Amino acid sequence: MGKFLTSREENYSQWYNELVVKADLAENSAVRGCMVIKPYGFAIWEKMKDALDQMFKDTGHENAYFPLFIPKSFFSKEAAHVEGFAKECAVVTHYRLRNKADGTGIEVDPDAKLEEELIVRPTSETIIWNTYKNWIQSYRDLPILVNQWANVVRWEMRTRLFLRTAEFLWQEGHTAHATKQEAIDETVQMINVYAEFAEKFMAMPVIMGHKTENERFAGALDTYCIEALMQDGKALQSGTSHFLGQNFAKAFDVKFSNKEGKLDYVWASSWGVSTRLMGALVMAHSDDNGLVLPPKLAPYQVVIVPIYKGEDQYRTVLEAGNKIKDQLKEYGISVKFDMRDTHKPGWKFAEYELKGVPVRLALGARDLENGTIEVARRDTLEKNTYPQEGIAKVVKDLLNEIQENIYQKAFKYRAEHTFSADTLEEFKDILDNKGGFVYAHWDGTAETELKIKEDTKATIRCIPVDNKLEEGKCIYTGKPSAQRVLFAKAY
RNA sequence: CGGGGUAUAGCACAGUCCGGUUAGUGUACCUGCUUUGGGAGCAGGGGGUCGCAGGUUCGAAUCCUGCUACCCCGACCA
Repeated sequence: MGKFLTSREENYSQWYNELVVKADLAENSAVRGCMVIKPYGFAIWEKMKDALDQMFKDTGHENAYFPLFIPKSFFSKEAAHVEGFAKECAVVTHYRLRNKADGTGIEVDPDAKLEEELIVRPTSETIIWNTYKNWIQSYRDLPILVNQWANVVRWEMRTRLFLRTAEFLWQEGHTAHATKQEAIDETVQMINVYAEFAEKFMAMPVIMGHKTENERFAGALDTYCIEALMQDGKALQSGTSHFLGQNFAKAFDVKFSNKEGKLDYVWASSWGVSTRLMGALVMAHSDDNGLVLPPKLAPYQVVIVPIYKGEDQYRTVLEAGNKIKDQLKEYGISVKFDMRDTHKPGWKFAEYELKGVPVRLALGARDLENGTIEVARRDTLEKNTYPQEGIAKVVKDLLNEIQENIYQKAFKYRAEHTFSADTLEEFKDILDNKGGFVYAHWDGTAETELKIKEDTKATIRCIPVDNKLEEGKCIYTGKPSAQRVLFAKAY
């Protein structure tokens, strides 16, 4: 086992790249930096999307859709925003092609130049706030609680499947409020939704906190994030929620009459998670045999592999397998019964391990004789034989146990890779030799943060929301500090 | 954008230095038989503008020139 995949120890990065491709999640496309998400990978994304969408709706949000293209001029209206995104924008300049005069192909028709270039959205604040201007006149029009599922484009220099691609899928919530406090509450509520999703569905523990000024979203007054620790000791930012203050309302002149009849600018939040969560999911739990999926997000939770010799056995195993499949379905378990005779059982075992199916049932002549079935769990690779009678209940309980177990495993890993450092030497030693999260004192200046990054490649992932105050000295400058912040090398 | 590298079958690669039969190996694919409780075995078979364009030569995957694409390191990366 494992010989089909580079091991994590051998080369973590290569392990990840191979796993994503071999487990049929995604592959590189003919377009630089853009991936094809394959059916199996997309099925996982759909599960994530469905769960998140329900959580958004449960917190009062509605879905809508805004254009892919944004007029260039919109971007310049919010100074920090344009500064943050300008270097990675794809731009549409023409609207027509024509045949080349020499007949060797087609070319952009120079006569079809757009009056104003269009930016392929890297995020939609500008087009949405330009729209909200028309939607909002009175406090009675507020709040607006809108989410959109969309694709965005950021022209990244170096890309990796799911973790950083030039085009990616995400959701972006954009809300408008009458008061500052309401917008802040919304921002906090949504980062909590993300944290709950990460922990309950992805089985991935996260640390919630504020970004420092350096790492903040371009145009935000405060950015909340959730940070997860991957198995190579690097942090992955998995979701962000921004309190935008009145910045975009001012940039797009979105005012409303409050109850006192006075005009005021609208308060805003925006929040998003992307297909990067797929990368997080892969790296959080998987092992050298392949993916390990949490039952709540697995495209199918159970696979039944038949084992048979000859036509007679084929028929009896098929019949028995279908009965078990039906039992499982009654318990709300998603099942795939793989009756293909084009692959052997051993091949299928390896295949479904690679694809991370949480539970595998093997059913053969031996089992039919004894009224039993073999149950293998992906997370621990343990195999046990149970009576067919009542198997659905056993599997249901096992799925819950697996969901819990992989969370605990990830939690334990994080606990074992979270450290405190009091000096720069100690700090570097941890990063170089152990990896993981490091809590350390910092003097609170952007300058020091940048110097630490230059020196150690570690960045401040966040200032945790539940942080205890503690007197100390900055590990870099020795200046006084009131609390430790969370450092790590990051993706 | 700087430094380095690569381009040969679906995929992974050898062959290139030192030009010379019909461009090869693994894997995948197709057919047949035997197999089926952890990625089966044997036999047979199909698949190539050797990245593109030009040049040198009796002869180019191989040498020369130009171009293009991709990869790695750095820079960049809410």
